[in-house]
Amino acid sequence: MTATRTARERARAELTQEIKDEARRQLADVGAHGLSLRAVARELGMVSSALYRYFPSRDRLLTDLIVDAYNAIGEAAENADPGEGEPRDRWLAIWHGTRDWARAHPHEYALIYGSPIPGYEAPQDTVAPASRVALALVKVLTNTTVRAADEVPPELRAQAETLTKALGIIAGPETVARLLMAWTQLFGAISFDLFGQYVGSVDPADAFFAHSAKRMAEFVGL
Amino acid sequence: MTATRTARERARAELTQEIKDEARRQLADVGAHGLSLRAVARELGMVSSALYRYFPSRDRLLTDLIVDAYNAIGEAAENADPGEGEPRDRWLAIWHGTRDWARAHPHEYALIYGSPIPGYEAPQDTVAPASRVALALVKVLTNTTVRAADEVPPELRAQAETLTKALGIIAGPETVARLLMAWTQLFGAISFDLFGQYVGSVDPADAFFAHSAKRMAEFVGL
DNA sequence: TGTACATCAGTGAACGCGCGTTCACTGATGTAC
DNA sequence: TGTACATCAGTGAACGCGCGTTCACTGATGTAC
Repeated sequence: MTATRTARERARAELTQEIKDEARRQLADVGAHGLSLRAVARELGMVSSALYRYFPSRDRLLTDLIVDAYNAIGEAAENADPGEGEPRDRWLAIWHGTRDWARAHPHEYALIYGSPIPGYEAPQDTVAPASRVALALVKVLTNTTVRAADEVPPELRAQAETLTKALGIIAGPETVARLLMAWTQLFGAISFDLFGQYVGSVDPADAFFAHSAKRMAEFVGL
Repeated sequence: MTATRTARERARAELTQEIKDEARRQLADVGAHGLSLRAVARELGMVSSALYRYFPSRDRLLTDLIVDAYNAIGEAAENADPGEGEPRDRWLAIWHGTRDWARAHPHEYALIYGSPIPGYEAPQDTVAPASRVALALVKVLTNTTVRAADEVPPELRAQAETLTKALGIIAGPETVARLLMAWTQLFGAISFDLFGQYVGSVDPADAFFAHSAKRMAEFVGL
């Protein structure tokens, strides 16, 4: 009973996974907008209507892929962090771990950090997974020197304070601002690399990225 | 003769422009991948095949829109630069001018700085227009203190030297690296703002962006 | 353990739609003598 | 200046295609007694 029920559920879970895997594979060819349920079904040897047993709509499949991608890159960042040792080394490890995942999964990366898909409205489910990389960086900075906050304009200071309260961490506004800049730099560099903007300047971008990671470590006080 | 020929040519130029304008308008609704010649023609009260008098294919229309967008944001950056006065003020003006254009034209921005369009191969025509914003920033930095180059790894140093030679400017590798980081930061911040990644932290991002512009000015030595 | 019933997975046809591109054509605009 | 011809803009029908989603259905898998 329990055993057999588990068997059916397992079959269901496996096919759900296979559908997502095939959809991910097709993202590479056609992008998020071009992702087609019929094509996915065709490739899996099913009839297109059968997919509706697993996903109520194309948008729901897309949402799942997006959440999966955020979790995957977040996990890559977390796993890259040794969790102990010099904060600066942990910082660098997270930067490289994040970039490595992105380079290994460029189309999933584009799905979450590229242009928003028109007509697609991101549901609330994506918010938490989307912040995992940032939180991994925050974790390393805990107990870092709090900078003087003199030069931070009031609006930004207010936003920084709201943020530190929400995260339950102690950090001055300038530290928060610099962390957000570093976070922006990390994904800006990955995007420029993956989307071809460094062609003609620092392509391949490995050395430049490694250098940026170090400079931004110093920038946030590590 | 010359007058009448010019009249026909003017009509042609005007309609070409109207087609591009309508296409731009539709980018907002459907994105680059969803852009449809038929829909554009329909909106202009033409039959779809008539567009082929103006653009040999959908891809060619897209390419023109991309080139136009690069030129528009480049021009915005150049026009924001007062061209004289304190380099730091010029730098800040260019940053804000670039962001202002992007916020005014979010879908054109996404067209050029979002995820690459699958199946679309950017032709050579886009390379020069794509570098205008970066060049505007470079111009401000000319005659800035050259930093010690000790810590720049050899691959990056080589790339930096190739770049300075190609541009005909004098700048040490660390300066070049920092400039590329600032360039990355500028577009990283604009993209994160426009694509919704700052929701939950620094949204609206105006104060944060202004602060980043200043910090990056210092970072490159201004 | 065996049987009657309920649940679920997958089928196949259909609805209604939109797309890029080609092609033979009509009629207007421009050119050459 | 007036006429014959060439060029160009725009039409409308067609080709061949793919899409998301619904629906009535068959057959297999699981459940309750």
